[in-house]
Amino acid sequence: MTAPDEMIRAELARSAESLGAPSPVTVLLERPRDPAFGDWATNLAMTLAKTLRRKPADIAQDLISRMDLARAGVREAYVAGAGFINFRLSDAAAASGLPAVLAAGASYGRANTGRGERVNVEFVSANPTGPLHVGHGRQAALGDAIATLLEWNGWNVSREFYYNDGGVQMRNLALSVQARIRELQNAPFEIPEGGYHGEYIRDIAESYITEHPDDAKGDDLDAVRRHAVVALRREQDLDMQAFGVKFDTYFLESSLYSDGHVDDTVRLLVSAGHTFEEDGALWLRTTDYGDDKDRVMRKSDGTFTYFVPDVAYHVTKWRRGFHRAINVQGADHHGTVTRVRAGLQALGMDIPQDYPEYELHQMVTVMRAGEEVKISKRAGSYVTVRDLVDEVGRDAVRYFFLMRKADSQLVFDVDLARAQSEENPVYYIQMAHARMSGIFRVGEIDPASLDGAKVDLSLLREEAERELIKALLDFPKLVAGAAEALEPHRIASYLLETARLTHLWYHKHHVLGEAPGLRDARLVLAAAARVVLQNGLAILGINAPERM
RNA sequence: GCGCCCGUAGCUCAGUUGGAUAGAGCACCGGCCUUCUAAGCCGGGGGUCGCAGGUUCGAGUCCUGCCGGGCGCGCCA
Repeated sequence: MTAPDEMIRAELARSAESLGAPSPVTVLLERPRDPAFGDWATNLAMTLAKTLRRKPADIAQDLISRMDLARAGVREAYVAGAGFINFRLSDAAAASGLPAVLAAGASYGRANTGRGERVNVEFVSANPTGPLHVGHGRQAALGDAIATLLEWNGWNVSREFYYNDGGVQMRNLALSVQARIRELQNAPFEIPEGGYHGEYIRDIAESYITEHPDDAKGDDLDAVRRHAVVALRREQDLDMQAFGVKFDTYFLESSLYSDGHVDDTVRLLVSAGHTFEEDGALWLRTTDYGDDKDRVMRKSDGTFTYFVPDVAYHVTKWRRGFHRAINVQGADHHGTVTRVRAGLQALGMDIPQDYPEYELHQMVTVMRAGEEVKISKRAGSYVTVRDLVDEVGRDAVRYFFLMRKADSQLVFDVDLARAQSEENPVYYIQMAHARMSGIFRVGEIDPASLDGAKVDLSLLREEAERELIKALLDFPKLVAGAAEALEPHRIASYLLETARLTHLWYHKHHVLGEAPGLRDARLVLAAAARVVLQNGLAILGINAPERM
């Protein structure tokens, strides 16, 4: 059965063409902000006013009179405001989409716009130099939700974690651990300039001594480095595990050197003719591709700047078959966007100009006891992802990070998050789901046994029911829009609103104990609400408990 | 100085890609538990959408210029 909005759209287009509007007519149909304005509204008459050279209100009236309203399930249509047409659906038409919600169940809201094409979503990508902090938490929640959103739209998603384990910071890490080893052995020690002071460095030093009795002073700096990286990667894995995030691929920057990809990339850039030598260094003419200044690739001391492996890395993404790649990063990485893209363009490999896509999120500031906690790995003062999960719970932390758009800065007040855990919005949403589940538990009814097509849904005519139905039926469009814009926060806002409508309906109207016809219709609505809340929470990586 | 992001209720933030009288949560005030979970519901106060222009039937949303905040601008990563 065709959905009412599609029918209205078709009728409007037909009507507009009969009035002399040039074909094809594109009809924008939207939900009015105020439910008093009906179920659907269109501004078509206003957009046609210019070409038809008539007043919007007159066009609107003619559009209505030439429509087959009954065919579209419309009970009432009228002109309002500056020329809007408002449509109110019949009770039967308004609820006609519900059986499909039940039929689709856990896959309601899925679409196939990605047609199974592969997309690489890279996020977190921390240096293995310390535990993951709140900023990484935001990125993990964001990246994972974006990945899931794309999956829901038919993309074949690969979640990737890139370890920057190649630069001088690895040497600083090794030297820092070495210093602590010597401290533990009561030998003279010194934390190097730019070294790491966190408590975890001492833990790593201790485990090194235990596991390397033959090198108790940590003289083998390379062994110390390997040991530290392994330990920190394990810690970071545990952080992500606590957060419920799983990666398909862990890509090591160091492998780009050992596999020769860095050298290959440099060679390709040189032969493509976009490089030059100056002051003993090798430069890439990134200004040819929109950068504000040219960039050094190989320093005069022979080592590479970080941006060369970055380009080499993205070449591997492209070559691994990801013709779409999304990088979720902090806004402080903004400067690299132009450079990486410029590098890829300079290679002349027919990689699109906007490859890879970037989803940059603003910084997270952490407040504790009314004061900002300066995040500094070197000083060792920061809040880790695991601290947060332990204190506030995984679901609440995820929701907290996802409820606002990536573009806005985020103040994470640790005390508030903990104090609010009883009144956190996520519990409100989960509670709505638990209540819907409770109806079936108490009534001893299996929601899967419901066949919406066999129930008279036109009995759902209360205002609270009609509002809830509208929200539930909008879900697929919302998921599609959120995926296209890479904005999971839309799901978060939507869930809060839909939970509100669910609570409101639940409070006002009963299900069990009503006459069989009405009861069955309301059971269908309750089951549909349950499905939508469950699916929305699943996209955000949040549990939907049956009872609380 | 240049580039990117942000500026909406006391606080934290939404605002469906330009629509109608700008919303939610928290906080504050007042009501509601014999009925499927009160982690809930109902009611109330609270706004120069940073400022000034522009685009048009119509601007919180688009353009320009200011003001304020964040981030970046290295032969650091």
